[in-house]
Amino acid sequence: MSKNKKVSLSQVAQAAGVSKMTASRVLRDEGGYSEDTRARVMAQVDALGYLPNRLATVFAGDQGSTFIGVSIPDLGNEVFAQVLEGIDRKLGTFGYQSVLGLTQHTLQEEENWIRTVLSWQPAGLILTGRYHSARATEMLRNAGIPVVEIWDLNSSPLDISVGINHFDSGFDMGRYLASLGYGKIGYVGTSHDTANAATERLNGFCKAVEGAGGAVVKQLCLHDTATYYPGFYGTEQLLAATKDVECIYYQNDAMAFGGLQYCAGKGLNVPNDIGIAGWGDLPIASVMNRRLTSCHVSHLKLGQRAAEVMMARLSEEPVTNCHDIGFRLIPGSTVRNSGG
Amino acid sequence: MSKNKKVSLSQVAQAAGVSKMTASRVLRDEGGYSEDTRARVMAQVDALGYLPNRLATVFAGDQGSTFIGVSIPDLGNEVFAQVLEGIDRKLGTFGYQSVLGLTQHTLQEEENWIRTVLSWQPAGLILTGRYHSARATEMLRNAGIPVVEIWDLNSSPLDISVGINHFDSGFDMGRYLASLGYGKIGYVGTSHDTANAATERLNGFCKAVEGAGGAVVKQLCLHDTATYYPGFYGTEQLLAATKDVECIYYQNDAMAFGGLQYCAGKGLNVPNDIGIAGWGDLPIASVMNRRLTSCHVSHLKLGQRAAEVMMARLSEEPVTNCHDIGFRLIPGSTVRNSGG
DNA sequence: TTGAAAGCGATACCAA
DNA sequence: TTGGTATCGCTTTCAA
Repeated sequence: MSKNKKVSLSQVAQAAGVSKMTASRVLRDEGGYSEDTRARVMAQVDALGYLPNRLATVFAGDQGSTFIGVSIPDLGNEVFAQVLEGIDRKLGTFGYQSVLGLTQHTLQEEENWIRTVLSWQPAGLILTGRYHSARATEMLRNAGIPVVEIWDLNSSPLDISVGINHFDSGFDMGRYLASLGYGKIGYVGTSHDTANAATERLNGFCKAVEGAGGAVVKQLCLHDTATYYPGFYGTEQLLAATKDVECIYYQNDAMAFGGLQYCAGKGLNVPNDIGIAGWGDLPIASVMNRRLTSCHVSHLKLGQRAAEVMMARLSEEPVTNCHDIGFRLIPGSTVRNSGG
Repeated sequence: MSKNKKVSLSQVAQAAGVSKMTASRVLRDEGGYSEDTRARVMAQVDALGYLPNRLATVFAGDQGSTFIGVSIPDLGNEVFAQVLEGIDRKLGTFGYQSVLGLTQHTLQEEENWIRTVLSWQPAGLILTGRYHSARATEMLRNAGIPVVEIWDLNSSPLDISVGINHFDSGFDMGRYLASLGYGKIGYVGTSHDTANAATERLNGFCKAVEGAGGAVVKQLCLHDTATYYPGFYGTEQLLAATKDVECIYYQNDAMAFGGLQYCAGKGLNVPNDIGIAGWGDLPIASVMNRRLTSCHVSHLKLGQRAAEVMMARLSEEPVTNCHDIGFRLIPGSTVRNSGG
């Protein structure tokens, strides 16, 4: 037993003294064979350490693979790590596997990855973001498999969309901050080569602020990942460039926390000297000494929902094509609490 | 063009007026065909939107797949998200893809995942941890593919090991804290159903502390993920149960940060009233107002190295079987700075 | 420079 | 309750 060479179904069948069709039936629990036959086959499966070759199964015919291609921009941003965790755990409960692609926020990387992953005949694809290159879009259309676009809610998705309306979530925060009397507001985030959800939030935010007569006086988009330290030095840069900012909106809570730490180090009182608002309600918020003004989104749930919708689609259940996960503004106490 | 049905190589060949062998040669850049032929084939590839079926390629013959199975305990722990990022990015540069498995720290989950992923004929496997079920170990041995065990350095790995010596890293911290005069020390971490790296660190830590005449008076292992909030409430529990702890060692920096926040909320001065030490030198440490006593490990590099070693092994370059990534104690300022 | 045939491991279909 | 045969898409091998 346990040879170095791979054991095939024919070998099991031969050892058990049956045809490979019979062995195949036993392994698939198809029924239509004697108990004695079943026992003989299974005994050889154990003895030889047989592992099926699913490549051959998928290749042979009707059954699809259990691969789901999952593209994620990067894992340094905790938000996406949570989304991926939600996706993979849920897929796992259905016996499916994620084939990962870290696209680094670029459409070209995504396109390359899509081309490769499609060649593995995945059962479906889950893609972060609604923007894809023209070639990618064409490949996706031709692939004939379910595609779930997550993160940005897309009212006319390629196939199915699961996410939230980032524009609205930014708008709500802008309106809230304006309602507190903030007039000159700054933004600190990161930039990428393509339109993305953070940009949508910023757009919504600006619209609300400007609609209320305020102004987003400075927008800082760093070439970095959206985490603690860029929030810290971004705040430094922003305050150096613009003296009279009353409040700063950050791309996410990690960056906002970096900003809070910068302010604390400089003796700036939050919220008296400056207001701080983040996004995402990340785990770190749970241990801060005061509630961070933010926007709650259940990233794990978003991932799970995406996986569930994919599974429903694959089992040909009817599935609506737009799934709004929702968000909730968290007033918090890192901004002042009434118009001033 | 762009039918719903998949386009095969034969169809491309037929459309181009050549045999499928010729088309195959063109697509693989094998040479041995006229420029005219090449042009005709490529024109049809474009026109029909042909995408190769890599399943068939792998299935057909000698070439292995470009899948690498990657098992990771969970992504809620930032440490593992970084490791995965390092692995997947590096694999990507070689044209390989990660097939993810989140094993939730259980050997049974890992075994199930290994069985499934092996049926997809991966080129190799990267597994977190050195402990596997007996069946898993047998399958791994029989698979005849490279297996890289990461995280714990394993002096007698199944195949190749990339990681650090967690026992030593805990030992160093224990010795350091003892050298500062700490005698009664607590520990806050999480527990799982199997021996793991955090346990190794704790073992090394205890040995050093006890060897120096001190004592780890309380070890708290929570059933939770190793992140901020468990660090916070774990600290509360630990201090409630044990009055005279002088210093607390945490499973990682995220938990340590939760502990710091708890202390701050209770008016406990760090390090005067209590010392705090973490592990991992996570990104959050970069924006804290003082240096967290910790242990630096380059998680991203660990992942990258694992992927590099895998690639080297697959290209049959000689590869040593033990790769120590190393660690570095960070004295920090969340413990007192001299014997007392 | 090109093509025809065999075969990879499994399943579907039909026959016994 | 069983087994033979064709087949999936591609590459290898050998022949032209």
